[in-house]
Amino acid sequence: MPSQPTEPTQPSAELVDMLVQSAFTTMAVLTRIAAAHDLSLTQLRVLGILRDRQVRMTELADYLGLEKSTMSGLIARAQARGLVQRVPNPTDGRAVDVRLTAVGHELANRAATRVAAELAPSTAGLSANEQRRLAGALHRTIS
Amino acid sequence: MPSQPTEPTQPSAELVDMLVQSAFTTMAVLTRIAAAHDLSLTQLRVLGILRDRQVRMTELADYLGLEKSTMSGLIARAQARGLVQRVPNPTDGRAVDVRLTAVGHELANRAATRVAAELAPSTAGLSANEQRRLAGALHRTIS
DNA sequence: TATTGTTATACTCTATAACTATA
DNA sequence: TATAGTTATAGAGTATAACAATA
Repeated sequence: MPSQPTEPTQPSAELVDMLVQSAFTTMAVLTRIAAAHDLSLTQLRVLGILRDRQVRMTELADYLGLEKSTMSGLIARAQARGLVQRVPNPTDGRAVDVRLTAVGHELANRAATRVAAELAPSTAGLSANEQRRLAGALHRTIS
Repeated sequence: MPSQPTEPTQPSAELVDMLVQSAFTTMAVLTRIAAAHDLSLTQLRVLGILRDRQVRMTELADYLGLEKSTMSGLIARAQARGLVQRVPNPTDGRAVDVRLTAVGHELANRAATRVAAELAPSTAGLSANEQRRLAGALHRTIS
């Protein structure tokens, strides 16, 4: 049963502040988990992206909002640790695809489990109804 | 008028995912605004913290989760740009207080205005009622 | 010509360790 | 002795510019 609908209004300064605070809290959790696995936040994101697909360097850079030269270094370090592999793109001779190794997959899965476990409590006090509403609201903040 | 209360439940994977996505989106906005003012995200945070108070190096480091040596470099660069000042703490001869200069204040205010302006649209579609509920929910994710 | 990716270079961010000064 | 802060050092993350290979 939804609340009484009200007119859309200008967001309060408190809400924006809350959004920022919540973002920093979430990032702190992610950064801590990354560090516990000897990864940077960016590397953790890369592993997350590659978990279910294999993408080209440029796609990765675009998605993360980084320069391709930055990706080269990032992937080089991950590769040196045996977490990812570079494979030639089958249809474009210039492109390089990146994918997780078995070790990378295992690490990505372990980290993802930790993330879910650590962030879950922060929303565990919410009722199912509130969770749906929060997810819906956050979804609108994303697009 | 609140919704029909329901029992607290385990947060869905989607909600956790949404929290993470929303955090990355928010951080991207903040990072972009910081860069537009030639600041790093951390420097922007420092300006934000110092906006309404003057704190010691260690407090700053603790709040940001950084080492004090990291703070020394960070503050040194901000000071070189004329954004902050180091002043001796009046009651503890070992401590150093940091505070914004007039230029730093102006920059902090301009950045804060931009942050509010850019994040507001993401929540503008929500009704006042929904905004209150989102703020409340986010607040609970923070503690 | 335009795109994909790498390399060279430089600067910021970050931590660890060693140090000075004050409590 | 313990705490506050700085400096020296080193490594990761980042961008810009120049480059090679492919489209």
